[in-house]
Amino acid sequence: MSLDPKELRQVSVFEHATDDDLKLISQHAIERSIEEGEFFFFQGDPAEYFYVLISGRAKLMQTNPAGQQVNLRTISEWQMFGALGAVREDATYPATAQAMENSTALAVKSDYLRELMKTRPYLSFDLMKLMTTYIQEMQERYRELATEKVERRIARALLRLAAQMGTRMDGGIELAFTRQDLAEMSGTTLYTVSRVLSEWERQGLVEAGRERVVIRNPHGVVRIAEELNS
Amino acid sequence: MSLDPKELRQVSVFEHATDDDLKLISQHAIERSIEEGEFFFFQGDPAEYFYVLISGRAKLMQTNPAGQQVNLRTISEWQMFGALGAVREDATYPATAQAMENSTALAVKSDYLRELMKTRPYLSFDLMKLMTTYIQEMQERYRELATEKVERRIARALLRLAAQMGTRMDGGIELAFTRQDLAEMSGTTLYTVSRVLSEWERQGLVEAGRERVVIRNPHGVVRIAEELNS
DNA sequence: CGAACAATTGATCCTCATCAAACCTTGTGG
DNA sequence: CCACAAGGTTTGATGAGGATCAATTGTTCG
Repeated sequence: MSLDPKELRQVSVFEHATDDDLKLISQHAIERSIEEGEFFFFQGDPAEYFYVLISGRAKLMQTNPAGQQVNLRTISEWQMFGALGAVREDATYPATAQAMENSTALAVKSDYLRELMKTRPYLSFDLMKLMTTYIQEMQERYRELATEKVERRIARALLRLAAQMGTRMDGGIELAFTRQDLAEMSGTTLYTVSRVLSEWERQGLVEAGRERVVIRNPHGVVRIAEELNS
Repeated sequence: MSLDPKELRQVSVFEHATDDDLKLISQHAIERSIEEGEFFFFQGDPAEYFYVLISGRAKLMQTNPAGQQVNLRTISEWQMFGALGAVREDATYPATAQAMENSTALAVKSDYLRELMKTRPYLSFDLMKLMTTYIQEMQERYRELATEKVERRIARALLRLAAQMGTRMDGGIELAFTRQDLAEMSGTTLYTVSRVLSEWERQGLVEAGRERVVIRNPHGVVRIAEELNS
């Protein structure tokens, strides 16, 4: 239908897929469009589908019993999500996926992915590679959270976001996130994020606006993220 | 040599391996014995080998530039470690592996594992399954660290350890860890761990000794770990 | 224009980290 | 076999870093 199967090659896990495989996958997929704030799936739901985001933006988050959230990952176009559950038969999603803008994604039955993997070694292998990057990133963030001060964690979060979804502008890199989002990504509160950004703005490192941060001096932010002193 | 290849089937990733595969692997492996406190590898080293712990106990940890450590995982017998690096060609170890007791491990060239995976789909698949559990656990611990208070994090750490390496005793589950170890596992300091354990001992939940904690009332610890109130 | 939502800022408080000192436990060597 | 050294543990005192609460000020959009 509207989607050319070959587009799927932009998904890192399908990089080595044959055209035929891509066609097969797209034939087994359904499109799901969702509005900002709505959910693709909730933590604990049975993981019947995995998704590929085609347009928009989403986030993966975990909620604790008291309702506090952490943001595990931000998903941009052509990224896969919900694949963890796809690997193990019985599984449920370990996180909740919420759209940050109106988004559409391709949903493919997890069973089908498992089926494919049995005869396509490249698939398991590439998916595994992707998972190693997730593990490494989570390990790093875990260490950060355990050992680094807030200011530095916020700096790191900004830099990660800049690398993944920053849009280059005249005189800076623009990021579209609320203070709350940033707080959930760096393990703090929106108040602290606000204070830190205000201070940085005074120093000319960033420019802060509503649902928007422009990194004016990336080097300066890197310095905060890396500096050896406490 | 001294090791019967079939022993390797205790390694979760080799569960579905044929006897021949196990023999091949063991032929490509060398044994490395290491004393308490010594290292199998350091974060940043080129990941030439992956390991299977045969005896003893080890821990995987990350260190930040200032030298503070976090404990990512405790490795007990027949667990694989250092496999993350094995997946991607060029890779370096993302963590440091240190022996907590005199230990011996089987070391297998990463190249060889990659080679095997090309023709053994079950291998990639099982390794991937294992990785999904790591991701899930790290995600959970990350959320805990971001949202829960110290006391609860320590309770969780104890319960995780009890499940993985606790030895059942008359009237409790024994764990052999220093306060420092527990602190690195729950993202706090040895002082806080000591205080919390002392308090729990007063309440009869645990019995604390030198490099030793006995969980006397597991249910009580679970209550602390789960209780909804802050 | 007004409602809804995001952000800022100040005041306050609480949890833990930090530092210091003393205490235990274990193993070792004289 | 005792004494001592080394390393693990406890406990108190102190303070800093952020969380929390409350009130106000933008900003956006229907």
